[in-house]
Amino acid sequence: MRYHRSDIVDRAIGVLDEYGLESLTMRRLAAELDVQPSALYHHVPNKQTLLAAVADEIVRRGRRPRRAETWDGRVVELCGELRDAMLAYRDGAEVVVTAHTFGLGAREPVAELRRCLRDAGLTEEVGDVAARTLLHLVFGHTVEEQTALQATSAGAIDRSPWGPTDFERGLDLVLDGLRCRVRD
Amino acid sequence: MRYHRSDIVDRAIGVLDEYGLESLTMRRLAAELDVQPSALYHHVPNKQTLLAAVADEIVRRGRRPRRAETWDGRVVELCGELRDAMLAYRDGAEVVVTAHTFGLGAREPVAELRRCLRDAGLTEEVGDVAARTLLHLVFGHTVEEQTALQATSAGAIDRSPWGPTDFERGLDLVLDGLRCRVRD
DNA sequence: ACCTGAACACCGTTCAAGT
DNA sequence: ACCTGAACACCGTTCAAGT
Repeated sequence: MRYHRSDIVDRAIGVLDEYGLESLTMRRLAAELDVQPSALYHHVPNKQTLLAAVADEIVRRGRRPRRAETWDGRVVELCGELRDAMLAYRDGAEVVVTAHTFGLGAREPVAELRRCLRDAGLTEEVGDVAARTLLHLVFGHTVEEQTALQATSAGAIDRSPWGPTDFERGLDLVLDGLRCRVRD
Repeated sequence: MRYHRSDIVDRAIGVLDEYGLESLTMRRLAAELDVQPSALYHHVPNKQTLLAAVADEIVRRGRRPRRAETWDGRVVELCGELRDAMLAYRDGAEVVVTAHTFGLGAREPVAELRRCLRDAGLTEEVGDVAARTLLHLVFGHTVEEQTALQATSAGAIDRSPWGPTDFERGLDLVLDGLRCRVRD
């Protein structure tokens, strides 16, 4: 039985979660699949593309049903889902953010955020700026949070400065600004 | 005449700006200084530390005199200065953000931001959350902006979606939320 | 103290050759 | 079509030896 692209991505996520991003090399992944490094290039054009696929899959696996009925409740839900998705795998935030930086993968969350803000009655311009702002917030916070979490679990620092509500508080700051504009 | 640490950092910024982050290798930098790669390790313990020093220097070179008299004007000034500092060198945003992610370098801007928000009368808690939120915003926006700018100058895309006021608009969103809290 | 030269243990990627 | 085996052109870092 031969491998498919999804097998490579699945195994890549396994290596990522178990050994971290710095250990996720093409050679290491190939060894894990009992295959020559060159064999991977029949399923994926290069490492960057593989990492983008990994990022997409991490985000996809974190999807949850929508519950909130207000637009701002939905924003909190969306951002929380994205954060949890990234935190679910070691170095997940790093991978997703890097992929997004290069314009690859993980485009679905920002699209959904934008739709949500448009439905709230914001202009296309304000909605787009707000969607990007919120995404930057979620990305920045989560990378920092995950770095701190992984540092503490490695025994480097004793306690992290992250309360469970720290994320929501940053979010609320932006939402306050948005709620003003919605009412206009 | 022997090299000093600052010579290595200066030259590293030169290589970064001219050839980009992917070309800034220890071996390339050594060649540029007409020295063996191993010689660099007498001035810097490893590449990560060197990049943190590069990040600090990029931020330091961007410093400008303070003019604003209101606290929110000062926040805009501070964030604008940091953005301009990172945009001044090729891949500058990437380098500064990465260093910050690993808890190295570029700690001064966030400290100044925090002082500014405390002086505005915010509680220590809200001020800290806000300072991090603003930093994430500046970092996220600027990395994206620089990637777009460098892509267009490489001829990949024709026009960028970044108006000159796009940055300030995202900032204003957060500032609106903060201004509400200051008045309480 | 600062640098050289050589080595160690890796990378991502390509490509002819096999099945 | 999918994989092997070998190679190419690199990395960061270490360390004995020189001056």
